[in-house]
Amino acid sequence: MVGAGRSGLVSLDPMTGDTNTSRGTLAARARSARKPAPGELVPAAELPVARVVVDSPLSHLDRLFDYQVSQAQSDDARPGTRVRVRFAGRLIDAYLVERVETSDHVGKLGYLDRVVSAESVLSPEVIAAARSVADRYAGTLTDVLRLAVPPRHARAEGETAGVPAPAVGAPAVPLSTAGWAEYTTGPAFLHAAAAGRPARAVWQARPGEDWPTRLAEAAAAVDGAGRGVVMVVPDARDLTRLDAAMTTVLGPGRHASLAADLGPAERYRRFLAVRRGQVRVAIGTRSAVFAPVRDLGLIAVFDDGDDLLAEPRSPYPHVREVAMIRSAQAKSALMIGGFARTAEAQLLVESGWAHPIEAPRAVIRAAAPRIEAAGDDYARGADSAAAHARLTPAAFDAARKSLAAGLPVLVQVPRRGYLPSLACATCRRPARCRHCHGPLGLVRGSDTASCRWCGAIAAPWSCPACAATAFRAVVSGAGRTAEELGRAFAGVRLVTSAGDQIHPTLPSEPALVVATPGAEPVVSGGYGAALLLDGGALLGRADLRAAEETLRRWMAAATLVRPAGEGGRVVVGADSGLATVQALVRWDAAGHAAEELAARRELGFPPAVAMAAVEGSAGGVAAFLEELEMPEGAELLGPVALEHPESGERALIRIELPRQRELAAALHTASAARSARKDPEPARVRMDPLAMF
DNA sequence: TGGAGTGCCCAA
DNA sequence: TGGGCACTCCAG
Repeated sequence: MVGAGRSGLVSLDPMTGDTNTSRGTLAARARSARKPAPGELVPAAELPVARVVVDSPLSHLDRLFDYQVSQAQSDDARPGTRVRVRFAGRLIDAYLVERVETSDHVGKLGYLDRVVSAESVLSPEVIAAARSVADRYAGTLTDVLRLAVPPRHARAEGETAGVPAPAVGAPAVPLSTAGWAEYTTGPAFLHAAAAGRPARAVWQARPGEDWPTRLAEAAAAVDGAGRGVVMVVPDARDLTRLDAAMTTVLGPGRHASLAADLGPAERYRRFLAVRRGQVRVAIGTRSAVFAPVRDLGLIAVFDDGDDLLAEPRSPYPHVREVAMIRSAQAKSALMIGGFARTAEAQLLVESGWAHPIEAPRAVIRAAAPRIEAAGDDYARGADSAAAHARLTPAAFDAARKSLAAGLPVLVQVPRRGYLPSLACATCRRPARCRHCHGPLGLVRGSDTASCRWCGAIAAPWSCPACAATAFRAVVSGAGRTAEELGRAFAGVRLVTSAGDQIHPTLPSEPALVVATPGAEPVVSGGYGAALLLDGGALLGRADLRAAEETLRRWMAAATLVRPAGEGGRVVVGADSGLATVQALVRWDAAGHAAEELAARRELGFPPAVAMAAVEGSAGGVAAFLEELEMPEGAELLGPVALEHPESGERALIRIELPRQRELAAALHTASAARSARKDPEPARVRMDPLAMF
């Protein structure tokens, strides 16, 4: 356990027979010697030292501190509990990470001020994962734990304290892989996961797939084998669907849904049910990836391309990465699923770390709607209502036939503000600033355009693609589109699902359903047609992930449409020659991701390389870089002013993938040094920055 | 919100 | 020159 202490003083502990340091000796003496005065603290007989992580944002304090545990605190002060400690003179919150026999600390240890609650909210597995996540993202353990544990609600602890035996029996459902039989390696994955093997898969759902039920079946397989399951989806709507599927497949009461909008009491209550092992299956949004299930057997993430899975709070971990870290440490199975595939998931497949689960072509063909590209050129010239509504003849025809067949039509439009509001009047490409490539908008109350980012006046303007000199306002936003479609299809019911007016489901009856990405209502039996508007503009966005994100949105809409055999049609408003359009037409997410990853390799972009961003005031970034000891082979880009120059500067640091941890460690060291010095000019560190241009 | 270290001032 | 006092910084 422990050798000679720093003082060189060694003794034999009479209680345990262990050799001990001078500190241990004192404790031993106090244990056996005179009767303590009333109120005097006596060190615990067993493991009298608590190692705690203090709740401080200072990164040089990102390590464990030792405190003494009194005999009276000993029973409550279990690993994973919340405690209060006197630190630098004041009382602060901390988590007790472990109990040990002796401390390496030279100097006297203070006692824990108090144990807030005997409830252990952190399992050793979650603490270890959080530590790795902090290391991976150059952040602190405290920051990660803040993401992992919901705020305490004392009443919720009390209420369920007396809950009897946890529900650890086998579920009523036998292992069924029928739903997965359409996928060549699907049943094999389920068997492996149920058998406790650390199988890792990237799953591409076939068109029209009932993915919540598939996930629930996978959960049932692992739950049935007596092991824990964690499943994460991007938003509350997805969670509602998964929740319902879990109840159907597993039966009631066998899982906990950790939604963020439950309110503090219920949220904490369910978290505790998971931690206490009363349920083995935890599902939820972003933060659920840290759910402390017992004996983790499977962790799954669905739709990992959704940017909601990127945590917006420091140290900005991505759910997919956290899931990978947890599954690797717990030796559990892992599944990254979705209709589309990210370049990151593709990298896992290509490196052999994960195996693909895909449906054979025949299955995809039978399930997919007919998908056609209508080109970028809207029906212009003709002064028809259809032209106003940005509909090509093909789109108009598909919508009309669907309505005639008594089926709803989905119209997917970009979110307001997602696209530049001005486009070339001739070729319809987004109008961009000559200087910074920012989006152009009209100067209020005039017909001259200026850049939304740098403010430069764009006059005279000419289209870099077709040299036209006139631009037009882009019809954008679900409201405007609905209005214009209403004119084109007089008498048809119009439904808008966007923003805070989202319809989770709609009946299968004729209607035009205008929805923004992620807000598409689900229709039982499927839509008769889907029109995907503004495709070319989506693809033209100056964003590293523009193509990947566009395919993800298109597939999310197209999967809600009936198969071609039942007349289902999808019309996408983009040029059929584009690789992304072809990938949609062929329903080939894997091929598209492979092309995407190859392109990023070529250009030296993530995930083919590791990247980090350092952001802050010009002085702060410069001071940080001064402090930073760049690992060998690291390449510094910038610093340059951010899009909005008043928000400071950003430097990017690029390094080959195998050295990503080295880079993170160097960044953490630099942060710690600056924080110890109380450097006044702040700089934020972000690994894998999502937006880089 | 405690204790140690530091620096300044003033009395001897 | 040394003691006392106020202030700052550390961090168990």
